[in-house]
This record gives sequence, structure tokens and C-alpha cells, in this order.
Amino acid sequence: MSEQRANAVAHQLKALADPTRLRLISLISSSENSEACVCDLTEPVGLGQPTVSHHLKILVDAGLLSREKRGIWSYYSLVPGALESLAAVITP
Amino acid sequence: MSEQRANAVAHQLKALADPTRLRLISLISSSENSEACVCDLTEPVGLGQPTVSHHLKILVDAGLLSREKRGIWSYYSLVPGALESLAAVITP
DNA sequence: ACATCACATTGACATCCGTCGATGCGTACC
DNA sequence: GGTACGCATCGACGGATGTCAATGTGATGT
Repeated sequence: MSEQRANAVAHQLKALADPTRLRLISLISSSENSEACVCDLTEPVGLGQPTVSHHLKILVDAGLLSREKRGIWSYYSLVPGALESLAAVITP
Repeated sequence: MSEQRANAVAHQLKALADPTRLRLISLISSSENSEACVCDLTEPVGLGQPTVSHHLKILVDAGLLSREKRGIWSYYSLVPGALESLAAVITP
């Protein structure tokens, strides 16, 4: 694996390698229409709203989640195929 | 995903989420007999021997690599199925 | 026994990361 | 316009992480 490719893959894996963010992804994928807003996520993970927003931003920046603002709320959903392609990279 | 399962998965992902460790795994899996000793790995990754040993220990502790000591050398190889099961966890 | 080799471990350092409180920014509603 | 709501951002703090130099350990060979 080349050095820059290793850096890119590591960047996405770092975004996943956190218990809170794994639970956020799990919560989003099991929500209605596979999307959720921040107010639905703070209570299940037991953290404050700024912290949850911080984790969601990391996942969006890594290309694993997408954000859609509708009215007051920000709805987060999984980017189709992102986790699958990441899983394909790490399997020899 | 439960909290303790999220912690366990995150621990394995943290071990993978480093460019050097990704390259080490890639180097090992593409070596003869899918194993390599430390002296074969320091030069390709461009880091010192203690640093490479440190990274390999993290991968062993995470259950992704196994270590077999033969004579003077320590041979590292992939734990069969470890990466595959980790990849299966992160795919929704 | 002594020197040498391959590797692990320790201690130290700079840097990054997760969390929180406080604040800012839009949007909706009265 | 003013107030309330949902969310993003900022600053700060303690703890974890990657790297290296120095040292320890155990097996090999002379």
C-alpha cells in the first residue's frame, strides 16, 4: 500500500475508531429513513450536544455521513457505499 | 450497537487507524509465507526499530497480528479471519 | 565467557483527541 | 421585533498517541 493511500485510509478509519461515533452510525442507520437529527442522538449516547456535533462533523469530513439541513434541524444520514468500500480496503 | 461492543470494535479500529500500521499489515501480507520479521519492515516504512516494534505490539494486542519467535527473529503474521470479521462489523 | 545480533521495553517529548462550558448563528413562532 | 429553539463553533482542559534515544533481554557464535 502506498504512503498517501495509507494516509487516506487511516483518515477514514480514525473517524470510525471511536466508540461514540460507532454508536452514532449505528443509531442513524437504524433510525426511520436511515437519518437522524442531533436532538435524537444526544440522549442515547449520553453526551452533550456540542460533543455530538463535534463527532458528527468528523464523520461528515471523512465522507462517511452526509448532512441535510431542513428547517431548524440538521439531518444526518450514511453516505451510500462509504462503509462498504472502506471495509473492502482492509480485507486482504 | 451496545456500549461495550462499540468499545471493543473501536479498540481494533484504533489499531488499524494509522498509516504506518496499515503499511505494516500490507507488507506482511505480501511477504513470503505471509510473515515478516522486524528487520524486514523498518526500512520500507522509514522508521526506527523501536517505533516499528511499538506498532507491531499494538497490532498484536488488538488481535490482528500474531508473533512467533524463531531463533533470533520475531516473525509476524496476520491472524486468519481477524480483518474479515472486523470488516463485517462496520458494514451495515 | 565474551561479543554480537535482533528485538523489546523504558522514559521523554511534542502533538493530537475527546469532552465540556460558553457563545454565536439561523430559523420558526408569537 | 423579540423570543425560543436547534445546532455549530470556540476556548480550554486532561488524557491518549506517535516518535525517538537509551537501555534491557535473550539467543547465537567465536
